[in-house]
Amino acid sequence: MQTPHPKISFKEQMHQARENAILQTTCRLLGEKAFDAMTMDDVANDVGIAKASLYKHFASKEELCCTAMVQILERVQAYLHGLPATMEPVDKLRALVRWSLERLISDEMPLLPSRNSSLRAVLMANKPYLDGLIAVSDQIGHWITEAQAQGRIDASLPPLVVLYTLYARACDPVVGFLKEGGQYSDAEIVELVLRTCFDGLAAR
Amino acid sequence: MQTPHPKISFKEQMHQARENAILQTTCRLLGEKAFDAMTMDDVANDVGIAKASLYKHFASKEELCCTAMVQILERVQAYLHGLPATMEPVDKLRALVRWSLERLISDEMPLLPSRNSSLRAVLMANKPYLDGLIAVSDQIGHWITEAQAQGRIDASLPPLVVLYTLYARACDPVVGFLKEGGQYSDAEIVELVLRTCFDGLAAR
DNA sequence: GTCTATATGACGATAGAC
DNA sequence: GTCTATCGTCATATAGAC
Repeated sequence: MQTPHPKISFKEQMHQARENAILQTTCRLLGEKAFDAMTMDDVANDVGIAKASLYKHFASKEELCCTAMVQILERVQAYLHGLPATMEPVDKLRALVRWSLERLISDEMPLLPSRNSSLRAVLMANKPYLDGLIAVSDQIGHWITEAQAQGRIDASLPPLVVLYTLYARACDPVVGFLKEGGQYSDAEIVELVLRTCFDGLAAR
Repeated sequence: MQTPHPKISFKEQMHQARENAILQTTCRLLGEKAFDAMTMDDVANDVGIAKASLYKHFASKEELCCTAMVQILERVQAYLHGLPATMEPVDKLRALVRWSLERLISDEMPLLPSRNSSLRAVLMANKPYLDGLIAVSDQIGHWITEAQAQGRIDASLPPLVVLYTLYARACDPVVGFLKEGGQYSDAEIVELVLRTCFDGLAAR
């Protein structure tokens, strides 16, 4: 693509940069609080623009949050695709949960919204989000059945149960509990939660 | 205590009965939706009284929900106290999580609010709730260390991590995911989630 | 103590000047 | 496209009649 009019291209760049700033702020705020608790004033103030300007970029609060979530899904897909092909399926699953826990602990939005119930309904009515979620779930689903065939994941658990459990642990509230306590480092918390997810509480 | 004026006693009974109805409705609604999403109109309409009457019983939405949560804590304490003394500590822990999952799956409020973030802040500022939570946590904490000493719970996990994990699993969102799918009975879902909690996803 | 009716404030969304 | 100022709506909480 050519840029015969640099000035227009510059304006578009500004526009894009602002839109990215809005989405980044949205991701952070949705990581900190629930969809209902996050207001459009919060987003506008944090980005440093007027609320009306926000509505020039996104037609509604729902559209803004859906776009942010679709972006997260795209990033996780890129991350999953970038995992070395030689990696064991079960280790890919661990890596996925770790990626999401690290986002969660740094107050960014994890793979799935952790503090939410009403956002869920909005997302489930959004085709781009659903498509992305299905793509990710398919990818994970393959690794689950492979890991079960290799005897690394409990083969007596239905794959769907494993998938849902991975999604749930990727935004495990235990992370927040432990972080509040303040006696473990972020890295320690991630490893502890990963262990409770894959190894369970019972002694082995 | 004597009741020289039966009529007053009757009035008090009515008052108490209405208050119980209010609390029961609150427990159900808080099991179905988040604190922010539940309105005082919802509660009043469901109980069948005017909203203003609600405020004669409870000074605020926060006070109402705190009272409901304290009642849950009292019930769980009664349940824990009623467990047979001969029961293994690890089985008492399982029973606790099962009790809460069964409440969760029947849309009553579980041991901890599952769909919430803003209610948490309210509860953490409420002394009666905190006292009850500490009492329950102490009881559970003893069982955890006993179970670890018996080699039934992974002794390399800090007891606090086990405690928080039990609380988190007691309102595990996987229950809701699986229930929506509709291919498992409530009892099956409870058992599956219990297994992922204590045995983990990895094969043993 | 219960009701109807309303005050108050927050939030999503928009109008209109620049 | 950005801003200030505002509308419409809904939820908490209360006033005041009965």
